[in-house]
Amino acid sequence: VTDSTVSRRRGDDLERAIFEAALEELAEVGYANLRMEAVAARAKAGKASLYKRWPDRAHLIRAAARHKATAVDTTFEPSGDVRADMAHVMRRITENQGGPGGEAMRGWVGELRAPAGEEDGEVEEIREAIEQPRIRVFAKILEAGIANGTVRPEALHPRIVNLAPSLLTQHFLMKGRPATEAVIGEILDEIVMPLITAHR
Amino acid sequence: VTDSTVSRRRGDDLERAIFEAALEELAEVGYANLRMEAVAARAKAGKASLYKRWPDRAHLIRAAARHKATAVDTTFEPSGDVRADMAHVMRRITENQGGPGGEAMRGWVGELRAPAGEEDGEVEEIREAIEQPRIRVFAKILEAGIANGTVRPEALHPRIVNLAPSLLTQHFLMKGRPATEAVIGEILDEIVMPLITAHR
Amino acid sequence: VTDSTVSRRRGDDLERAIFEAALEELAEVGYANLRMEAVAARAKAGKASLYKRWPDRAHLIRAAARHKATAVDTTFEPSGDVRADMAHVMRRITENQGGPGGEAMRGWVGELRAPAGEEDGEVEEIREAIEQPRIRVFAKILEAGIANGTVRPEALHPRIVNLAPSLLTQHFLMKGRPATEAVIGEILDEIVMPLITAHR
Amino acid sequence: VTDSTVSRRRGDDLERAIFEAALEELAEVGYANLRMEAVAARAKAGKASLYKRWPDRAHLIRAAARHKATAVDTTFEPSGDVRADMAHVMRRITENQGGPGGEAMRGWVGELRAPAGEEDGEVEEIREAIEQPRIRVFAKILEAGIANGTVRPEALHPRIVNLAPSLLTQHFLMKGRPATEAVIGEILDEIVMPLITAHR
DNA sequence: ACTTAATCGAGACGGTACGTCACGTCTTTGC
DNA sequence: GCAAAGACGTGACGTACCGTCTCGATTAAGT
Repeated sequence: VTDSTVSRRRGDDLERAIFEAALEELAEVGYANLRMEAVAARAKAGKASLYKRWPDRAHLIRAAARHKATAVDTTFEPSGDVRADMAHVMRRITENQGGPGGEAMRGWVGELRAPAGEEDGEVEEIREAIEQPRIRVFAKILEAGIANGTVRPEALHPRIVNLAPSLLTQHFLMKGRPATEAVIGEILDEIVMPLITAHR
Repeated sequence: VTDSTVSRRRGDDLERAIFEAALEELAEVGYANLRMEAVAARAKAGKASLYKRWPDRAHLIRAAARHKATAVDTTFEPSGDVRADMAHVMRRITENQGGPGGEAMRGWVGELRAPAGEEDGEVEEIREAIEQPRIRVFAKILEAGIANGTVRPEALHPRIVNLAPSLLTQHFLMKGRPATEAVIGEILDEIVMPLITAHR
Repeated sequence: VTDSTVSRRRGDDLERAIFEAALEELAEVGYANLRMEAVAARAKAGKASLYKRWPDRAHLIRAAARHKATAVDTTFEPSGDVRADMAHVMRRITENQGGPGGEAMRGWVGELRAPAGEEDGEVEEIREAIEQPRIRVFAKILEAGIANGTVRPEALHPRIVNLAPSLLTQHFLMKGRPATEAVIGEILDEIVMPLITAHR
Repeated sequence: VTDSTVSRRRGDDLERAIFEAALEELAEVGYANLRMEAVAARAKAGKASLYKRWPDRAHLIRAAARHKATAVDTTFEPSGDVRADMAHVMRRITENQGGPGGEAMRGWVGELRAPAGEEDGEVEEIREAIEQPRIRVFAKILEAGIANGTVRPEALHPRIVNLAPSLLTQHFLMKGRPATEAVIGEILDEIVMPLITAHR
């Protein structure tokens, strides 16, 4: 089984290597300064191997971000302490924003451009992929709160469920860096908790 | 006898023409596809005249956006009907996002990249320039509401004052187009109004 | 079985095309008005393909001239009639000066600038490449003349061998066009022939 | 009539200053690297003052060269020793070639481009301005030689009179630097003297 | 086991836009 | 009323990447 040479990668192996290279570049230089040639070089791949799989930088980065996101967000089991659970998940979101995932999102946002009237399936799909997992987790947390009477039932409205992540996103995009712990606290105490708390 | 012949320098005239060209390009092709050469050509200016004033595309667009924003945001006099006043201002914001100003912001966000620890004065300055006018207007609206008893005094917390604009921004950036009237209504009815309304 | 499929690299084909484009431009607009972009466009090549091979206009033109000169100067077999042989070769030189080769030399001369003390290998090399073939041919002619007694042996001094070409060069450079037949005749009858003829 | 300050130069004063600046630039960087802006800056003049007088670099340099040449070449009284006289004048020519005058000529040659058929008055005029003074001096020398019997009368043919300067020019242009003393000696001993010497 | 076809790394290529430089014109300002 | 200063439109410069293509070398699959 002694593999002699540094054999040439193909298929999924290669794809993984490219993703990793892309994410590293993303973390180092940011989306705006990311060069396809740099990704190819870092992955020790030919440029053609990149363009064979994705038509442009945007698609590559989207795929790379999806690749990383998969199997990470996943599960979270609410404790019943709504504020603590939310804070915990929000912290995880900000951590992600600090890495290549955040940089990927920034790039995606920068190139976004939805024509006024039409629908753009791709944009919707990606936004859903970003938001849905968060919504699911926050909905679970809120349901637990409703179950133990600390959260009013109307709080399950989608816009409220998505409120905390939305504010984190807005903060990250406008400030260029993820929200700090203090900001998370303020968002929860001034906005989210007052809005969802059940008043006896 | 105040002579009005302030005799504008050639420079200012030219600058204005470049700004207009830049904003038109921005509206037509978006920040990601904006070319300095296209701006120069549309303004019937040489590229050197652009680079003499701004070191790169980002600075040019920022200056152009500032140029337009000046003297536009202007004033707004609250009527006392908090929800209606807010809806009115929010509509104005979305209208602005639909034009070159929105495109300029998208581009700014896309290239934003704040190093973890340090402070970036420029970023802060621009963000303030965007947020401050909105905050002032919303604060005025809320104060009017507090005055007539429809808004609870704690709503003057900055994060709450800035809440509606933040959600509009987040919507615009993530969806690629400004919020619709329906979205404005939902934001107000599900989130902002419940949070600020004074409970007798 | 000598396989002729030497499988020319893409590079050489391209290089040839660039040389031809350069020489055509040279003939049409002259060295002083030659633009790298025009050469690239005429050769249907990218500018980078030019700059990858030659650092500047001067090097490109030198290479193009060398390329053309190769395998052209060729051979000349003296007839023994010294004056007729010289006139023939001089005519060939003026014909060459009328084409891109002459224009290349004019450009080379125009940019030439040898520092007082130092030696400039490149300059020497090119000058030798221009002069040596001519010297060889004229030496051959003179030797034939010496052999049949019409030329005095001392005429083989390098400065005399190179005299006719030198005067053609001087004429071409100072007048901007090659010497005419009449000028060739005068040079031979008034200067060269009197100088080399053997006096019995 | 006491002119007070270092008043602004005009007319001839200014022209002289520009010429001097041009010649200095010429000597320092050579014709190919001479910039109008540099000449203007060195002369502490506006570019408009240059372009008002000469339509382009070529004309400016030609005028500057003429300016310097005037009142310099002038007179030379032959001693009767033909070889010595010629060597003396040739030395003066090479000295001139080593300065800005030579650089001006190099530039002129480099931009020269006479269309095949037509006549170009300007080119002829300048060439004459360069050659005529030399021809006059050499003719004077030869006449003195003819008078004392050391030179054969046929040597007064224009092409022979102009032979030595032509060879100096050719040397200068092709080598990039003026002929040395040794070269002058060779030209005289191998070519010019044998050709003009009267054989008893 | 031995072709055979696909896939890879490397990087040359035709392009486009970059940001710079000098041109020759034109306007402003000061003497 | 002309000269200096220098801003301006223009266009070529030489560079950096783009996305496509070609070239052998490598490797997995089919015989």
